[in-house]
Amino acid sequence: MPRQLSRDASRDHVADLIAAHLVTTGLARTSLRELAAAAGVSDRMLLYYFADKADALGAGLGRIAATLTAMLDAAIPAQPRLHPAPLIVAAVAVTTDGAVAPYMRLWIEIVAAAARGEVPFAAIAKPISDGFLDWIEARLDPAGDDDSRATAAAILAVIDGLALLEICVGSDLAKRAAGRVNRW
Amino acid sequence: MPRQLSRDASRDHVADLIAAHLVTTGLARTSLRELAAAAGVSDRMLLYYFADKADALGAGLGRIAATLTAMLDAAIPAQPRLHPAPLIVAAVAVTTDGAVAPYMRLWIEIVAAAARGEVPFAAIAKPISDGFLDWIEARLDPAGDDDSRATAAAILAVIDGLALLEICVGSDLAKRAAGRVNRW
DNA sequence: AATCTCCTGTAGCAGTTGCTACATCGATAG
DNA sequence: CTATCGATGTAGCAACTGCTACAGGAGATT
Repeated sequence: MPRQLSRDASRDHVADLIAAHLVTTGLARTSLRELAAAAGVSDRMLLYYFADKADALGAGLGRIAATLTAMLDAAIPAQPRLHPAPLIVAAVAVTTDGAVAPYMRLWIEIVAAAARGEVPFAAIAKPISDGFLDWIEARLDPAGDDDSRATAAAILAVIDGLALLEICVGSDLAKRAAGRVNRW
Repeated sequence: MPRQLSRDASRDHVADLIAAHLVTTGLARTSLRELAAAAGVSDRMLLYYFADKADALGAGLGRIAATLTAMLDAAIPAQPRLHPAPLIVAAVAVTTDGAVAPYMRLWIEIVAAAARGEVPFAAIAKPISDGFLDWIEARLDPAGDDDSRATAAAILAVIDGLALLEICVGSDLAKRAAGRVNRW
């Protein structure tokens, strides 16, 4: 039955194209018709591949989360374990990189949409942020830290905050601010 | 000419009600008709008081920025000047306060909307963030700091990052994270 | 009294939104 | 060869978007 395969394969491919579209344009252009156009199909077919708009968006965002995690893993290995300040420095160096920065910008938009209670984003923001915290905690030197989850959260706050800063004051000042973090 | 006064007074009042609506509901319900309903007028009259939707939103956001600045000023005086860590602790204590937290959440939404290039937000995010930076810089001990603007930006990043964290992982972990900031 | 200007309600327009009903085509199973 | 079923296009609906044309009413001016 090659038909069924065709539909699943198409859905996979469409999800990839939606992910690429989200990374490049953010959440600004996410109507059904625009998502469909970005994937090279009709809006009718998009709703044939996916149950509804939230399903299509969720599929694209899932790809993005996986890609971002893979990029972070590749950039910073799980060993050696680091203290907060050097881990922040390394992580910020990654997240402000040209290839990764669009993902962080998208991440900010997802959290804001989640804050508004928008359907697919509220459900997806929590697991992604939990994944971030796991990722940080696994790279954190546990010696003498009685609440490493909180330490990881503080580090995530700095990383996210610098990404936010880049949006509203520009990358120049954001980079200078990043250089201050380990000098407190 | 009491007529003209009536219109200006109404516009002021409507702007206040829009601001209150934005603080309580965020940017989720910002259609003309919903803004008008929140202000107790018809959408037709909203466009009589303001040039267009962006104008109405801008008026409401202007009130909000002024209110937030006033709350911050009242909570943390310009003297004495503080080092980064204690200033962060004091500022976070304010911004996670029940009355101020909705403003921070709204601020996150504004920055995200600005990242998407939405009309009124892109224009308003920059001056507000500059105001934040001025506010921080004015309270920062300048001794031995050759780039206090960058230091202020780093502090703003932490404050904003903790506000963001509160959205996606909840206030409990966010508070624990805030307690870690001055222990690095 | 007549007019004029400010104010405000009614109605609606053109565009976009998410989504769906229906028809069709082509391949495959019987 | 026919019937079935997956895949796809056409057309459209109801709701909502920002915004506007038009008319009328109330007070001020002359």
